[in-house]
Amino acid sequence: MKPQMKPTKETCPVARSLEIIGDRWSLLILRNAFDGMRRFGEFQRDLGLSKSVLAGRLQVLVSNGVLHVVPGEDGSAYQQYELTKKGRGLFHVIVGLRQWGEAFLFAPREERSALVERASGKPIGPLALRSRTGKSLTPDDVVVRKIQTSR
Amino acid sequence: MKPQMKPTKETCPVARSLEIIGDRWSLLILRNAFDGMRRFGEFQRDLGLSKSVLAGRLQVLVSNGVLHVVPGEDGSAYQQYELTKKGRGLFHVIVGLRQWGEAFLFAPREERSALVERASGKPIGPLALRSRTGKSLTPDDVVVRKIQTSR
DNA sequence: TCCAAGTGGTTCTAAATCAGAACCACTTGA
DNA sequence: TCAAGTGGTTCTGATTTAGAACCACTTGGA
Repeated sequence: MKPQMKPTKETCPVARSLEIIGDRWSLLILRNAFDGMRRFGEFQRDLGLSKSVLAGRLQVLVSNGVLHVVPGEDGSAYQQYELTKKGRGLFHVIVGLRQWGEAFLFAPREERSALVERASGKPIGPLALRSRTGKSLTPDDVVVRKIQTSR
Repeated sequence: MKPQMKPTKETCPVARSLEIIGDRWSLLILRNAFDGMRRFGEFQRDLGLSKSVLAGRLQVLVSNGVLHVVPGEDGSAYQQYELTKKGRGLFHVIVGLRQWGEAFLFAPREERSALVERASGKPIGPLALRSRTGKSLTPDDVVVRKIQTSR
């Protein structure tokens, strides 16, 4: 996986997104970044992946503007990885994975981590997709309008 | 990637989700399934991936209850792949990838596919995450409450 | 009824990617 | 000053992927 790929010919936003973050380690790195993790060694210890793969993934994410490298906040010489605005834009993707996992991959009383409001400690609501007039949307309510490819 | 893995020790719903769908091809298969695609050959032609990888991914998705195999609706002998309820539960994940891609990976006037309401053809609203009292939530408003691992 | 073309795979091989160990350069703090 | 730690890079063997070849079955027109 090259850090910054040559221009893609994909016209689908899903496909373009997956060219950057379409692998398990990248999504787990992002999960951990949302969780406040910053240092290379923290990611490495928590995820248990090889250093060469981690270094490669971080490079892709930095090159694509999802993470940026900043000086250590404690004044140390070690740099840290931080989510950019673009990176924070992936919040709903990570929450979507979490809520799907919660709904379908855990038994009712099985212990699992949970996303809660920082201030109150209360569970949050489910992700919602609505029309611009406020109507709740399901897969059957929407359709993808494709680009007409020239012949 | 085994179709049905041995029991996971992951307590994080994101990690469990990614054990099943944490690769680019699986997510693209799901995108196409939401788009109404059903047949092996359709997926294969549209995605351009090798048949052995496609067969493997479909098997993982079927074994994990995300897709199921149904008789061809036109009475032919060929079977088709269809999203289950569990599979449709991934709708917000796919929409999240799409909306992120739209926001960050396309130039303002660059042509791309779009998700619209089936009935009206109008663009849909953005995914929203709210507290149970209706307050809009950002990454800074939430925190992951971890499982206390025994020592 | 026959059969060429198509479908949905499986198997095999070469290429690419990954896991993990070893190594390197720099930083830290006692 | 130096042992331990950090953040990588490089290398090697293992695993996965891409794609070609092949197989069994289905389809539909001649």
